[in-house]
Amino acid sequence: MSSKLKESTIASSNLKSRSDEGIIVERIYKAVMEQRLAPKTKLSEARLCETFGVGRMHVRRALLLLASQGIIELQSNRGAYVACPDESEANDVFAARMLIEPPLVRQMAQSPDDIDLTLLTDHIALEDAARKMNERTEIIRLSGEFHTKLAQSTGNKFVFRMMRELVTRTSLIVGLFGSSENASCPDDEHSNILEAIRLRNPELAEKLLISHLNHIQSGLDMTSRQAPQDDLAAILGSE
Amino acid sequence: MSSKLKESTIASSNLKSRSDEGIIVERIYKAVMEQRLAPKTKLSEARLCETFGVGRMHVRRALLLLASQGIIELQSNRGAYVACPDESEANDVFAARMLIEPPLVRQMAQSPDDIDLTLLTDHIALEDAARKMNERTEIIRLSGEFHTKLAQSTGNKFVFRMMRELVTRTSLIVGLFGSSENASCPDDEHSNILEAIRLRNPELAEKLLISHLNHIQSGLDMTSRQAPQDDLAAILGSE
DNA sequence: CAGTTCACGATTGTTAACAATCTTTGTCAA
DNA sequence: TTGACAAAGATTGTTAACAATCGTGAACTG
Repeated sequence: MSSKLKESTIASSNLKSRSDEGIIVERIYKAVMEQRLAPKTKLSEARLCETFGVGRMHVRRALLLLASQGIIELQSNRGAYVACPDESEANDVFAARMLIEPPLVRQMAQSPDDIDLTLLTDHIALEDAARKMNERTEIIRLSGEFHTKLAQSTGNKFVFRMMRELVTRTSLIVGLFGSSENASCPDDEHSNILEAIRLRNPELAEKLLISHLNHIQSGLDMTSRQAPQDDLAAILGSE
Repeated sequence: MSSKLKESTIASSNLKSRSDEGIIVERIYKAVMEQRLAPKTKLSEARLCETFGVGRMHVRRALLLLASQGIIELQSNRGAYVACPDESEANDVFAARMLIEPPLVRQMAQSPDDIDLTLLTDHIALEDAARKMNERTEIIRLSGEFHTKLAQSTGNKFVFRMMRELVTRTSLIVGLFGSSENASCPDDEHSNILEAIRLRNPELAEKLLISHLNHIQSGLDMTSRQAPQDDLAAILGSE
């Protein structure tokens, strides 16, 4: 791996803040990560235009980008809807994560000096803080972002992007099929993994991560569902 | 892993043939995979409009999609250019492939029955045929696509997309830094890997793949470069 | 002759009006 | 009441004109 990754814009991947589009993409991405935007929710162009105060062109470009990342789905002549993964897709997401993340943490634990560990320690501090304050949406988002930052800390742009896509999709899946308790990762598993990396123990790090992923997946109930919402302005509005 | 992946549209990823955009994206993607479109080549909107006989809107949407896949780069007010990876990006690409592909083939070799091996055997036949006919561009493209199909045969959409992005980028890198001999993968390494999978020999499959990737990477010369071209119509025109 | 400035042409970015499609609602008949 | 049909309204898709920006080359100045 090589150069440290720019911290700044987590959401808009490679296209930096292409001003308008970038803001819209980032906001919607964040809302999905925090499970405030439920799957199947309709994102109408007009609504987004007034919410963000931009022209229809920017909204449409943003929607195209979100669709290319699999965060929303574009239906011809029918509009854009938040993606709604089914059981088969959920299995694929976890299978893909099982393929990538174990070798990733194993490698990180083999040479933790090449890696920006402060990113991760800082992050765990944020997670703890959010847990203490009981900030639900914050906890959910940070819980997912830990895994993203795991990849980001390697400084490899491609690994980062892959993980980000998988984590985002996981967030949708947990929102759909997860019971309310396990919406976030359990308290200490993240810090245990980080500790194993810091101690240069690849086998332990890998084992902890695998059981962590299994833990998340086994907490899903593939029968339950949840309704879409439509008060976009309230959800995407401030901050 | 689970459901077999739709074979059809390799290029346009998840958005199915969104008619116009899809065709443009696919053509340019293919031209890049065959190293007919050199890095830094400018893709002007007007030129693409007349080449494909579509309106500017479709061209712009296609360019946005290609940029989101990292195949081209959009410069504000200056147009679209075929991506030009540097040495650091090249290292990242190979590092990412080293992370993903070994576990992938290892897993495939562990349970080759879950997998669509005909896709791969057919592909190797195509490669052999192209080699016998000495069709340069065809050989180059198929050489890369073998790795894409490796991922595709698992039926996992996400693994497929990740590999496709990495392979595309690899094609750009080999076009930039590779000597003309090693533009394609050596003749039999692909079929050896497939054979190891078929024989349920995970260690061998993984070892062969690792040395295959090393072989590709070590054939690069990070000093040489190559000039952009500008006869788009000729390159993207027919078929 | 070298370097700078300015104006023109070419290219990209944006907007708004128009066209096509879908959804809803209201009416009518069985 | 239920179902089918049709018209109106709302939403998305497309186009073409306009605005803004950039690159180029000619003219000018030192």
